Amino acid sequence: MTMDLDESQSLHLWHNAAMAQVLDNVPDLTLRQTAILLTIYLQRPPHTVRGLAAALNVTKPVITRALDTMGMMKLVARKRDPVDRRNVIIQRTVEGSLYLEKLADIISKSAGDLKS
Amino acid sequence: MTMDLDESQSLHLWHNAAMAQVLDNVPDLTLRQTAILLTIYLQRPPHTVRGLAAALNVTKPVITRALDTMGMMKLVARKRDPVDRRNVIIQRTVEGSLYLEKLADIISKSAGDLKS
DNA sequence: ATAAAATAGAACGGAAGCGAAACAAAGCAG
DNA sequence: CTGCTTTGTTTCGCTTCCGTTCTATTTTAT
Repeated sequence: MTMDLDESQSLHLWHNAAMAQVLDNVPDLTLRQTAILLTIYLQRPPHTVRGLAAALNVTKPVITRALDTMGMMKLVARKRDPVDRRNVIIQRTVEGSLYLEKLADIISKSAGDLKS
Repeated sequence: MTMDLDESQSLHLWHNAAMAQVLDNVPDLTLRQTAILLTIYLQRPPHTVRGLAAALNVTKPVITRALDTMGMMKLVARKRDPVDRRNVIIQRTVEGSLYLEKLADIISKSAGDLKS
């Protein structure tokens, strides 16, 4: 079974969810940061700067900066790879899980508000 | 009937859609700008700076700056209200409609990719 | 051991966002 | 007409993001 969202429903869903985040004063991640965060939490580890940069087709400094910001927010953590010490392993955090749980709730509720 | 998106599906949908926008090099609107744009296109006119600021619970300069940016992108247009010339009426544009059509397509396709 | 490659980060200048405050223009009330 | 209010914008100082380029560290190849 696939979710069937027509284009009007899609925009209303996006609108509801964006509004809810703005109104909730959710700390404002950019679209790129959001994509990075969700990749870290939804795809199988390990995650490296290089891997994320390739997955999103952006340069490595973009990932580094995003990790700086989200690291300060405690949404992700960095750790050196003990095997190959050039690599940085990006890890999930409790705070990050909570953040995404809240985001999921907002989106889910927004979908529930759609009339079709 | 309501759309039922559970929380895992919600995150995957958001992830797919965010990834698609990043990969497509869609001009990067902030969450606030997105919320403003969608409000303009999905809710009944007329739209004013004051009204949008109230709807999103942000200050008026936030709206002015967003309109500056999105106006340069041709996603919206400004017009003085002839009746009360203090007001600015925000209008839709062809380019804005196309932009949102593309966004709707991305979201709709992302939803279709969900397995439930 | 030495050179080459790979990885992540730092430095730079430029663009754009933010909140707070000040401002100009238009309408309204007396 | 003269103030007062409303509306939208501008300005200020600050922060953060961007792409590009350069650097430091580590690993690999010869």
